[in-house]
Amino acid sequence: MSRAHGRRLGRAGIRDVAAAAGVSITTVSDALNGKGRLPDATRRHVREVADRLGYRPSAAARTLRTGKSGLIGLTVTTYGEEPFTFTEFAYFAEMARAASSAALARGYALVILPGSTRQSPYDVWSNVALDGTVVIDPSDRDPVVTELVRQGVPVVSDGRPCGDLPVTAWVDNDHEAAVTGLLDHLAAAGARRIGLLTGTSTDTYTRLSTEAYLGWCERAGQDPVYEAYPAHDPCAGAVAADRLLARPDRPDAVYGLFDPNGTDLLAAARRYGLRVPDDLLLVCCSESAVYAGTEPPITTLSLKPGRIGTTVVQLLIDAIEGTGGGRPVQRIMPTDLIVRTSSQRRRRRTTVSAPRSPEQRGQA
Amino acid sequence: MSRAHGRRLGRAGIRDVAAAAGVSITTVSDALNGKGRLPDATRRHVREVADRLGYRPSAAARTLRTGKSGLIGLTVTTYGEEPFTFTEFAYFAEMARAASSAALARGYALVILPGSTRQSPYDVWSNVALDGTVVIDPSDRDPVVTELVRQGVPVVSDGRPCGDLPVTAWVDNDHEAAVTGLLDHLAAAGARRIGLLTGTSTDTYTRLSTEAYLGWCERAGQDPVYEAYPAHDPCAGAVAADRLLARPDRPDAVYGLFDPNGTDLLAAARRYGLRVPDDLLLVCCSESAVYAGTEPPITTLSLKPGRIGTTVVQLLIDAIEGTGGGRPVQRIMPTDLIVRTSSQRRRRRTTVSAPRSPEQRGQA
DNA sequence: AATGGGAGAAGAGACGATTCTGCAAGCCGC
DNA sequence: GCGGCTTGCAGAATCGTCTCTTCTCCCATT
Repeated sequence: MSRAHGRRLGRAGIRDVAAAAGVSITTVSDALNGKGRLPDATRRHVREVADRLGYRPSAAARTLRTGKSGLIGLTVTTYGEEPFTFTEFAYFAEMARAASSAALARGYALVILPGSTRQSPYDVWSNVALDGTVVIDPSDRDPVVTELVRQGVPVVSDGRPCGDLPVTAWVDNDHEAAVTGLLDHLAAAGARRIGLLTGTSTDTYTRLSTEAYLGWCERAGQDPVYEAYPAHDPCAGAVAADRLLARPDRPDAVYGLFDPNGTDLLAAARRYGLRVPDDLLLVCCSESAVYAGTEPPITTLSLKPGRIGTTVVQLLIDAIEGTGGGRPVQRIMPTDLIVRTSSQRRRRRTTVSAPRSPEQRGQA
Repeated sequence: MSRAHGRRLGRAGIRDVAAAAGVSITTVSDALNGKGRLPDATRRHVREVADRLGYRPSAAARTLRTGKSGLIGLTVTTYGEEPFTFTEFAYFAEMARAASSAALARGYALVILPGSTRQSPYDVWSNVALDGTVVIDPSDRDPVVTELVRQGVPVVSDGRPCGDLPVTAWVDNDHEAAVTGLLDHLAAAGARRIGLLTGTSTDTYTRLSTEAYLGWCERAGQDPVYEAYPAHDPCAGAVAADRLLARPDRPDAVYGLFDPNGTDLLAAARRYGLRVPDDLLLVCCSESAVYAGTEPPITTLSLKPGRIGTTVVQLLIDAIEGTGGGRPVQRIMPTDLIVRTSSQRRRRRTTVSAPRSPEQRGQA
């Protein structure tokens, strides 16, 4: 069929706009994209006609021609078939939210893609044109990452990549400083023997945090007291917390590396009749607001996933647009210790029931 | 330049595969896509060569040709410039997680897109080729939805659409049944006057829930006792909770429509010296696990966002692939009342502070 | 022997935009 | 008045894939 202008259903093409405006395709493209040398009158006219016809350029055609899709992949390593891990849900959710915001602000959209499972996710990956990808906690020799880098697609990781994974850039917290600072805080609150609840997996977060703990212990002249458990198992945490408090060399303060450790440890402390913070100081790493409302409120270390997400996306887009300078970049982000009752040695005796104040009545 | 085989940087095209395998482009395409009439030997050979060259078909070209991108948009209405609303974060996160899983399982990927703000998000929308879109709680005459439907893109909404928004299908909870059941539960626990903490906005969730409450009150012969506040304001909830408990006709049970209402009401109750559940029964609608750990644990109504997300995506993909039958579909999903201490009248006497005579007068 | 038909493979457009190149005017200085 | 410059626009190639159509064998049937 050489008669190509069959007035297809609904959607107007650039040809239709050109015909309706009495100009060439080139002129329409230039007018709409602010390129070329055109008088404002022509530009306005073309825009007007395009609006009237409800013209939307085909994203696929544009992507094919320009090689840029405006799409950024977002991947998390998965332990089951679910794309988010149970224990880190709050972290991921906040990180993804911030990343999405940052991407949209610069004209990109985020595509949620499965991590590198051994299943069959390759179709989905090669079915979408990506300008770049964010990977959260890539594993050692992640095949997807390797493949993407080979194709020249920029990859920025949240979390220092293990091994020699050739990512374009990465962002991570200063886990060393975070753990050291937190242990100092506990020591200042009177802790003599600080325990650690850690994980058995080999990701960088677990590894760096544990190493920082061991280093601190050595410097402080304290014997390490820790229990490790498979962090992706939602039940194992409570058991490990119990084990830690059942030890003969029971610690008088504990730091838990994972989000649920706070409640796990609190429950374990209750079982052993330990009062928090009087008999046991508690800190855990968490993004959840739960710990502001527990009894007592628990001090948490926040990794500030929002800031991480924003930074990761900024670096990625810089790399995509060539703004970044081309050299591999790594960015270390600070953490936030939110100090609550559980890590403060008996400040004042808080009365259990709140004092009734009739003055609280604001509304008349 | 007719010399088109410039051995571009890295990426092999279908032409390169054809040349390397000594066959035509057609044969390569057919071999890799399982189409055409080819002997297995040829198919294998082509696949082998393609693998060796690390060939990945161009998603953009395929999309342009076939008209299918394998991409599904996900939109939430925004109140600020953030893509998620504060009060409904947990709901959105879980819904998006489930939707993403369901989409990936059927070979589609989710693209996170901004809701219809008056800002300038049109670029992003028209820069991505979508096979369909999920919208969460679309507003009355959402321009993006209208535009998409006009272009023939299927749109499925989470939440019954207001007005006559022409969505392809929608999924929602049975809010009427949920609220009625919950109020019955409170009444059975001994509540005589049940109050409501609701919102001022006009979305269907707020509207349907409030109407269900009013209807129940009428049937039960109880005067409605409620306070409404702008739900998107994170501070207003606490104030409204306070107002509700300060009323002369103070309710002896309250249902809060929004996630933070539980803690807001709990705090307000403490300020007025009301014990939960002895003096005040509490239920709020929330997806957060916080309420299992509060003192006391609070009964929550879960909207089961995971089920909603899965269903929405299934319906959308059915519509995209023409599996659904073509007629508009609406699906009503059940909710889950998770009963905890806060809505159970004095099971056993917990030894707290002695019961104080409730000053029912309140207002001086 | 001629024909029909099926298997195997190749040719040649689309798909819908971007963009490089080129062409016709108009205007300037000399 | 003429060459060279800018301005305003059009032609046509190209991006990489899918797919409709065609073409050639080759064997079995009539």
